[in-house]
Amino acid sequence: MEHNPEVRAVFPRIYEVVKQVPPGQVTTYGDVARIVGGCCDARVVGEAMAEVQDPEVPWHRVINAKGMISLRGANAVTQRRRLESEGVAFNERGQVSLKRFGWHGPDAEWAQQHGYHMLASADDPNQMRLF
DNA sequence: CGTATGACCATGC
DNA sequence: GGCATGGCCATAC
Repeated sequence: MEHNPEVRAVFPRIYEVVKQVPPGQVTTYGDVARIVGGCCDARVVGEAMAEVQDPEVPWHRVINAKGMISLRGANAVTQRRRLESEGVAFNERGQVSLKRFGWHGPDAEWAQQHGYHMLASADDPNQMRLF
């Protein structure tokens, strides 16, 4: 799919953030969107994930806010198998505990080097956001 | 233009 | 806790 330049420009940032999610942990579309900031919401992150080319981008570690895989069919099976091989557990309803496996943003060092900064927030004091 | 559809989410009941 | 609604951004007809 084609996108306007403003949105396409943010895709690399989305990929850079997703690359920071370590094995055995997961994040959500909405969290990635908030970290990247700018003209980026959860749907755009989903769009970016659908077009990943770089094999170093761990797209399988991005799930929805309910802790569930948003894909269907064979792709969903692939995503779940990859996560389980990293130690991520699913309950009987196919749900991951974000409490246990959730990733809460890049470390401060990486953030500083890539032009992000800490932004105090009532909900999550450690939430990062773009300048 | 309005409408439908997405690897989405917060809110309210 | 499930379900509906509206909002979000973008695309296709």
